[in-house]
Amino acid sequence: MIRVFIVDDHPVVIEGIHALLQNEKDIEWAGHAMNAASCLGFFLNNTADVLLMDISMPGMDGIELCAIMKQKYPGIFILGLSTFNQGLYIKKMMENGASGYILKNSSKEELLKAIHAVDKGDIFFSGEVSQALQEYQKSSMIQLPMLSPREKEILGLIAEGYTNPQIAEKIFLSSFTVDSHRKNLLAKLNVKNTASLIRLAVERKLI
Amino acid sequence: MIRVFIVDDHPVVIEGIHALLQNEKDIEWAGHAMNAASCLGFFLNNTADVLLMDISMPGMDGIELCAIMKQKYPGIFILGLSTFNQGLYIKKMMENGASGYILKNSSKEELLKAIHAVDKGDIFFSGEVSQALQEYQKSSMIQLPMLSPREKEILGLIAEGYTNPQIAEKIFLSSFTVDSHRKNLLAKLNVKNTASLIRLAVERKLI
DNA sequence: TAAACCCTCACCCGAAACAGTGATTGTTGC
DNA sequence: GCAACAATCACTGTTTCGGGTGAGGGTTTA
Repeated sequence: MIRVFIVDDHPVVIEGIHALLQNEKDIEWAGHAMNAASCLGFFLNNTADVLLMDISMPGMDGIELCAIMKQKYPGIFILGLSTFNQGLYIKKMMENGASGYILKNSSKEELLKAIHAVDKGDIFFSGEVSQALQEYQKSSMIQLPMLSPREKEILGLIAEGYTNPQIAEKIFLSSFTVDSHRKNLLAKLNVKNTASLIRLAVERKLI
Repeated sequence: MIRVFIVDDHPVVIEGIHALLQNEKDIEWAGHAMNAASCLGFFLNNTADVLLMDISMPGMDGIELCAIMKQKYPGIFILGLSTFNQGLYIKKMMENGASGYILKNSSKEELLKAIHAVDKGDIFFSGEVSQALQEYQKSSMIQLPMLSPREKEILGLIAEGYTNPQIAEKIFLSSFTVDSHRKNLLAKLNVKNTASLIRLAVERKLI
């Protein structure tokens, strides 16, 4: 018996999902909440196996609630729920411990498949969602100017917090040379200071 | 009929998987390769639906091969394959476009479940792997000192490349004040310059 | 043999960052 | 009411960064 709880601020969605699951013999309706606070309240005295969670809610959003719930109750598996099929949201939910993600207009079969997979501790995304996720990965990896090996090396050292003179000493170069590479990095990546440089480098996984 | 191809440098693994899949009626053995190069060679004149890929291989590793294959043949779904159950590897494979990840000592049932899910375009991890992934997420999120709202705001602006005077003008503060906050950020997060600060902030998702 | 890079080094200079110190105001919580 | 802290502002240094400019030697490629 899988106890399913749902958090969503749209009554229609709650009712809809409830109706879909009503006749499932191995699924028990644990209840629902319409915001983060009352969800947290429910779990003070109750529990569930699978938590369907809307991503966008008034007050605290699903992303944040997901992190809190997972931290408090690691044994509860969370299934993200959204009308939007946006890679960024999916990724953030996963980073906060969700076990899957489905669209609100999913078919009953997809919903059940996801609930069962998640309840077993598996991680599951339907093809539709997985496509969005992979497209997001791809889009966030658009072409960057090529960096020479030396530049990559120095970029790494900058990111580790070394100053030009320190880098120079470390790899036996003149501090002027290191400075040249540094300026080339700024120019090539089209950023204007160290902060933007490092942010870009980390986000685009250059280091 | 799902055509399955495998890349792994261990003959034992290839044979083992081959044996497991031999009697499956809906699975066709497309072939195998023992390194990245011959895998790429195979797909010049052939194709497959699902590609089982070892993560650690001599020469080019699975992580890199995964990215190349996905870029050349986006329609082929890749299932990571490893003896190690390490979150970092799993995450990297996913970032490079894999659709799932299983352990080499998985049961036949798990293997088949994964292949079928992946072939449909779904993303799937078994419970065992998913646990490793979630523990990895958690471990990379250890306690950080609390930042005040103002500090977070200024941290964000620094990451966007604004200088102290620019930030001061933007949020109507003295440039001295911004500088104070900046110094507090360095002290609280125990880093010594902007580069380390931004790196930490991006990696730990403070911004 | 050019052109196009990469890597190296050099100098000037203004702007920004970083270190240290100290101060006032206001809020929160015990 | 006092301690703790967030938020604000101020001044003085020293160090680092970043813009500009240029130069010489190396390799690869057209």
